[in-house]
Amino acid sequence: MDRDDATTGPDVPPATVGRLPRYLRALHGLLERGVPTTSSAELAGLAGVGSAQLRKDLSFLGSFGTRGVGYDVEALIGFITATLGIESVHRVVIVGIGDLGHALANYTGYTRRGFEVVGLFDTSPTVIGTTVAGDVVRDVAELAGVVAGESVSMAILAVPRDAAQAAADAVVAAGVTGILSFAPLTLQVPEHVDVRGIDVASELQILAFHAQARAGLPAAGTVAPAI
Amino acid sequence: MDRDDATTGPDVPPATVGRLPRYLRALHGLLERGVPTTSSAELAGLAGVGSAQLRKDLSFLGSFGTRGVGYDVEALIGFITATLGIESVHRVVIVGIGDLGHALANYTGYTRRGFEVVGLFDTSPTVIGTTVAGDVVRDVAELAGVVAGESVSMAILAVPRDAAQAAADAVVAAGVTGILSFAPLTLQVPEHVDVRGIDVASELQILAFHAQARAGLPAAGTVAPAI
DNA sequence: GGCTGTGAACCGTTTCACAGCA
DNA sequence: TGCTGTGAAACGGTTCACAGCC
Repeated sequence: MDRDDATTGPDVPPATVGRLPRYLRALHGLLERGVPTTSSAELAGLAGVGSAQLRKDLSFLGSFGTRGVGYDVEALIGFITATLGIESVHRVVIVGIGDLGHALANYTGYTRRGFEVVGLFDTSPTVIGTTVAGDVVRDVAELAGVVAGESVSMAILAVPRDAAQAAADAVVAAGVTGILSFAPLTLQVPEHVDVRGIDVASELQILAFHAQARAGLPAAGTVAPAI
Repeated sequence: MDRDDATTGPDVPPATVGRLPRYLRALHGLLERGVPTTSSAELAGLAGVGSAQLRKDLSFLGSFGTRGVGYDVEALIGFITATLGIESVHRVVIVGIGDLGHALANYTGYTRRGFEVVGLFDTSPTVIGTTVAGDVVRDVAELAGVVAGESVSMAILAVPRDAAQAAADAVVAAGVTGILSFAPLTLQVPEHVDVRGIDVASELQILAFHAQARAGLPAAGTVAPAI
């Protein structure tokens, strides 16, 4: 209610921050379809949350809709974008150019969403020097130079499990402060580094739990329960 | 405290369920290293949570360690595995065999963790019929038969954003009740279907927010936005 | 002595219900 | 009238602190 500076949200709860990207996605969808204005009910429906939750979330960023009308799509996009700190492009490196690294390097959706891949790295001599997605794969030894030279703030780790901690250590040493890891383990990093992990098998395991819960007791994996 | 049936946890809070896979990963790591017994402090450290939280989580599954000693690694693995419902293998299909689908199909960590990929599907004629990871890619039209015939309970969607809702509709119609989607949108599905979404750009945006928060105001990614 | 298991306090998040405003 | 913005209530989750047991 005081530090209402256009670039910084005063203090947004973590749970809210975690939902802002979803709101942004939904808003871009509306923008593409030429919708100029939306309501908390409509946007919440698109984002898969309750409308009260959406309004509460937006209220934390000091947002302003128009009572009786709703939210201006374009203005709200600008506002959330500013809150997330993605008005200017963030430079990202990808470490580990296997199948997954390839897929990530070829993904073109980053730019639209505030990110630019400025380096691909690997440790394998058979991969270093090859061109992937128009970019030459470099040796991890060159990380520090690129991170410093290109003001890289984040790294995506797409390396095998047993190489992940070493890769994390390397990017941290190079000066990266945000890590998105696909390796199935919990990385140990210094206090000031922020890590988020994506683990496909873990997600499937959570789905498995719910499948089992739905089924009551019987073998969840194999036989289709009739409900 | 009553339904202590080896296959079902009485009722585990969602937040706890979300952490069980991490505990399981850490335990498997200990098992590989031949560690027979662990403590809540050690395991919590490996999983990146507090020791009180770990103990509380385990208490929901009616778990039993030994006071003054700790937990038997192998027994605890068995217990969590049973709770998650992954004692028997769950069959999974992958829909969308682009770069990401390739990477997912080639990932070998599933089996160890309770899952088996039994079908790859796509809509593109140039992809259908090709062999990926030793499996022939089939037409999405054949989904229903495979899901029914192989008792498939889950689908991984690795399709482009604009094809994702149609793909979701297809797998739901085929009888799948758990979906893991990589598409950057919120899928609309019937009540009885469970969806989890993974969106790389969203994760990066959350990292961007924290980077900005850490920096106070100045240039987090690249160029300091003045405004 | 040491570590687990857990009630109780604490804290953050969600939901409700309505006041405030175009 | 209709929809936002928000206090207040309800809920769930985390942390604390210690009793219970090996």
